[in-house]
Amino acid sequence: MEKRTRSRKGAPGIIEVAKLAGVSPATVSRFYNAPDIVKGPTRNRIEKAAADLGYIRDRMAGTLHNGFSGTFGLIVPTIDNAIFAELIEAFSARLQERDRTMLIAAHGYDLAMETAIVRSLLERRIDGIALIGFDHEAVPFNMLAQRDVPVISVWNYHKDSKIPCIGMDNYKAGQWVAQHLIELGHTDIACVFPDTKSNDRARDRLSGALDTLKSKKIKIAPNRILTCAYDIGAAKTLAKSVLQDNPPSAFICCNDVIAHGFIYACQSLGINVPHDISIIGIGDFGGSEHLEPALTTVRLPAKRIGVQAADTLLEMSDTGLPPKQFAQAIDLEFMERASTRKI
Amino acid sequence: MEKRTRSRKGAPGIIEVAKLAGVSPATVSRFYNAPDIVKGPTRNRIEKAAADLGYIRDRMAGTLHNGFSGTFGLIVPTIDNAIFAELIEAFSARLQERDRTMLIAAHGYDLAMETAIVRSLLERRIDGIALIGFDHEAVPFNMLAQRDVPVISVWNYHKDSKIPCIGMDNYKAGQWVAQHLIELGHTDIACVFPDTKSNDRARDRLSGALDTLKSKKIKIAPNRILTCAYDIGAAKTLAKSVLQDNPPSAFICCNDVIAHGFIYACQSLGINVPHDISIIGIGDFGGSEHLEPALTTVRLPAKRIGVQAADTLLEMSDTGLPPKQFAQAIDLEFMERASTRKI
DNA sequence: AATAAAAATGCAAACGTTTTCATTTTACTT
DNA sequence: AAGTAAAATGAAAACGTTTGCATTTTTATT
Repeated sequence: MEKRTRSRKGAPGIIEVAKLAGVSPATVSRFYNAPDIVKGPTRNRIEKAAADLGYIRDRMAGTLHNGFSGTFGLIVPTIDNAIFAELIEAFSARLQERDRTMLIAAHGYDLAMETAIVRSLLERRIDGIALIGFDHEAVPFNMLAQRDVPVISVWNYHKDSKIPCIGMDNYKAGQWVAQHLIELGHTDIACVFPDTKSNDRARDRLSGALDTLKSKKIKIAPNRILTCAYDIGAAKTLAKSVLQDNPPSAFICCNDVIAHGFIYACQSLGINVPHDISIIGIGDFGGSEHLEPALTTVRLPAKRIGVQAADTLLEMSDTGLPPKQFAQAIDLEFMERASTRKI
Repeated sequence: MEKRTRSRKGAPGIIEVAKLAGVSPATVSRFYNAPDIVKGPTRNRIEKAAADLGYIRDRMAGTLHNGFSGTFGLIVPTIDNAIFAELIEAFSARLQERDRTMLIAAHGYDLAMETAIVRSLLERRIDGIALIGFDHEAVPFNMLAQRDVPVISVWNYHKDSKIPCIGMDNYKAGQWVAQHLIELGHTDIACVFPDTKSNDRARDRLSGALDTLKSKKIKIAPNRILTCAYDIGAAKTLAKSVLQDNPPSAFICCNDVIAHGFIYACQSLGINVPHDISIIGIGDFGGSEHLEPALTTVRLPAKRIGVQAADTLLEMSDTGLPPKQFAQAIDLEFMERASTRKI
């Protein structure tokens, strides 16, 4: 790995533009940062000079001076998965509209890795960062606090959250799916959840479901709580084995990815959903609606969360203050479709 | 939008670290950029000082000096879609391994938007950029060339590509799917493709399929070439209408997303795949394998492409030269599964 | 037309590193 | 033990902007 230094070759800087336009570099700078304070004719000359030279600003140089990079970070557990795709796209698009960019990275549900990523992004001087959920190490928060870099939690919601958050009540989502199955008369219900160790979203959903079930005096035997990664293949495999031997009448899947796997497994085994088995998910990812049978699920408005997350971070960065709305709840919507049925 | 200037508050810089460690700032800088040229004991003192102060490097300041930001760009048509998710994740993960970060943005198949994004990333001084396919405006290439910023094309492959590329032969993928259906005895075949206007990948696939069909004397009536966005819902709707009225015996879907929609439509209408209708896709996205019936498709090794793209860009940035391997072909794999059948 | 106030521009000092060049320290020869 | 080469460190000048302050130009006021 030899050391290279890029010479910036032919690329013109603010000084060349200034020279050509017959103004000082300061004025060119102002032209970009506050166009309205430079006079019309001057503005035109600068504009033309910049276009003629093919000038492109160097925001880094500016960042060095005023501390703002115009880049925000988003750290998710995984990119390659329907779960967060919509959020990522919306967050990114919103920033783009506001002339900002997004640095994104995935930690694969590894909190230590998450910490490392936060540091790496901080080295790039991001103006703010969004993390998924509430389960994190303490270190990143210290690093962020010391530098006054805004941070928000996204995806989950708790009214007493210590940091600003935008998300939905996962506990309630868990309650809803359980409640729905109860109303349909199910009493033998299994829950399929990932490892909830460092996943507060899944933990909240499971609590919500279990609490509701218990309150209605429905007993869930320990072997009716299954562990499954967020992976269609893994879910399908698990489902196939579970369905062979005294299956319950309904499955609560922690999210739609798992539910998809379960539905495919049923199709594969010739089990009719919802006639023989009811399956319910959480998330309403792209595709859940079009699945056959269409998946009953709880809609998490990922797009809205993404936009709001970007707006909130922008607000925090602009004002230097906590957001007006500290804990923002995004409403859930129950999507009753064709994968569940009265017993 | 008031103007704020971040004061960097308590965050220590290289100077504070140097002071505490009893060395010059230059040595601290070297500690980070070439640890082996600073002596053992000194190294330890610096390490400790940095840790005690909670120092985090400011790469931007360095970038300003040597021109390398350690950040690479990836511009895709869409993030929120199974199509590129795997690529994005792999590209990002690889960069992360090499201590680099990724700026990503989506242009929604809008080439003018793509140009705007390239400019925006250039303002952030990226060390290299990957674009999808070969259909682009000329402007971004000029901007990149003037600044000597490496650019590669990803996803599609042509041996005579003007810029370094890493991808697969989409024309061949088109040939394969057509060939497969021909071998199964199909003669009434429909093609379902998105608008190929600014999408060379889709265009190549369609050409491959059509050329193969023609060479085997199979006539495709104009109304057997259907246009459909990469969207499960749109595909399902389209399929439902097409399947009602004198449908062909097989559908070539430009990618798996469309194929998914078609399979769901068949299920919805009680049409048996592959008994009544054969459906074939291209892509082998997550889930295609687990679908019922499992989708016959051509596997595009997105992960491999992502890793290789990152490596190639890194190589170009490090050496300042074109990559050793200018046009890299990634092998396709035919995945014969359960959605196609001999007629 | 003269003056005061406001608006537009210029000057030059930051911003936090990296790197060249010079200097000091260490290691190696004989 | 002296002398030389190599290795480790330090001093200071960049890197390309932004911005506070000073200066000039314009506009408004009388």
